[in-house]
Amino acid sequence: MAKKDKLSERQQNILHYVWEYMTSNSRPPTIREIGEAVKISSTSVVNYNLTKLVDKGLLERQAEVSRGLRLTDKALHFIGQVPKAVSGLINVPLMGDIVASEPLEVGDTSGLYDPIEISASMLPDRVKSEDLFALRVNGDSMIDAMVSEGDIVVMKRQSEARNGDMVAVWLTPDDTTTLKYFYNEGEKVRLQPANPTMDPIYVSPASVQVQGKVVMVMRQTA
Amino acid sequence: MAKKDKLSERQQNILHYVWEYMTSNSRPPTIREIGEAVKISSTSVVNYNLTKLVDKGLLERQAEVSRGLRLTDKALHFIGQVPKAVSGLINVPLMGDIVASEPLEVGDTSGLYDPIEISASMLPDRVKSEDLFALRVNGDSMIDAMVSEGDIVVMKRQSEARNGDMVAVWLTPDDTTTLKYFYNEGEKVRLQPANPTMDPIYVSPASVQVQGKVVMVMRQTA
DNA sequence: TCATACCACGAACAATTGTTCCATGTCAAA
DNA sequence: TTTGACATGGAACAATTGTTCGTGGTATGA
Repeated sequence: MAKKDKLSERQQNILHYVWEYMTSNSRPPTIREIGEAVKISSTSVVNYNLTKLVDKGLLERQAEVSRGLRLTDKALHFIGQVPKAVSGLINVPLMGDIVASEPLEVGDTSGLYDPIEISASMLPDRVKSEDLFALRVNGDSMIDAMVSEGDIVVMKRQSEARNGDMVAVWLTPDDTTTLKYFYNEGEKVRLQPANPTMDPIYVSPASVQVQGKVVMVMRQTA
Repeated sequence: MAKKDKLSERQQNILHYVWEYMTSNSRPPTIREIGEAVKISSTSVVNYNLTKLVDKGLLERQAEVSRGLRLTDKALHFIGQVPKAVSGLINVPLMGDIVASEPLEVGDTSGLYDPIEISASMLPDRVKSEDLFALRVNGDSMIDAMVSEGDIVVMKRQSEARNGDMVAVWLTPDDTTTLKYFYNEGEKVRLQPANPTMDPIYVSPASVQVQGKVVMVMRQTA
């Protein structure tokens, strides 16, 4: 880690230039190209600042390789304000499996699985990508929610639900997690399966713990 | 245009290698790297084949520039990969509704609906985006395929299926369209519902018309 | 057979490009 | 002021990398 994450103006310029160059040329620039663009006459100064950027975790370099540059995720985040906003893609971390017999695990399993990529245009406007996570359905336990084995459920972290939301709930009496449409009807909470041929169940509000709201379900079949 | 679009095996290898190298290193390879990967001892031979590829419109080169390579759309098409380099997003046209009582409509309804945006990384590598289209599920008729009303089915145009594929089939005796897993068992074709609690149906190969392969199913619940 | 086009090889050359060294400048703390 | 960390500049060097040239092989067709 660097002492301070503050970047000099030159380093910011370099970062921006590298980004622009790469997006338009689909290859990284050379040291001299950077120097010219950022008005640095000496290659050694460019080199110096590049190593600084590496220290700060914004850049990766491959020694002795021409154009051996690569922007890290951190750099993308730093540059484009929102790296995904540029491309319209949202990265949703795949946190693990969803099992009927356990509450949702929210442990930090980042890196364990490849993140899911979703087009921002496919999501409701209001969700923030930070609140999103994804789970893979494990067995056939979610059949009544029209969700089958291997499906990926994209969820939004929240502990309360509005009527009509599809949510993941933890039922304390049964010790089970299920996906259901949620309707609070005062006395009781009605949990409606997505499968129209199946009947709803009624439980007391105290025995329902909303774990998150289901934003999207996707199934890859090929 | 080149006299013949036929590529020598070496040229195909080069194309593949360049693509792989670029996707994993986010920069083009050098001539010598190509040579080593494709087992060409001389840089001039690599150079020779590169100019050939340029002539055939599969490659663009920038002279005197290290790693001055770029794959054209044609090349990506040739390799059989989705051109994800563009933005990572693929636009899939939403062609209309899928109804149980009709074959798939393939009419040109472009512009009628907003296209679906899918991350290329969520699709199998080999699909070409031109072959993809999407349909919205109309009623509850696809329940046995674990697909419910409003779901969006992304399909790949094709008239034949391999065993295990989930396909949309038109059953001529019943005059219905359904989504099923396809297994050709010689005498009969077994159509297996995605819902494991339901039984397969067996029909004669003559009475099945494969309309397309289901690549993905997505459901927006919020 | 000869001619021609196509493809391949190796080597040398020239340009590009990363690396290093030394000197200088700036600025804040001691 | 002096010190030291940090930043900059210029130049030379060394490695990487694109280019070119001469040679030779293998088909196909005249």
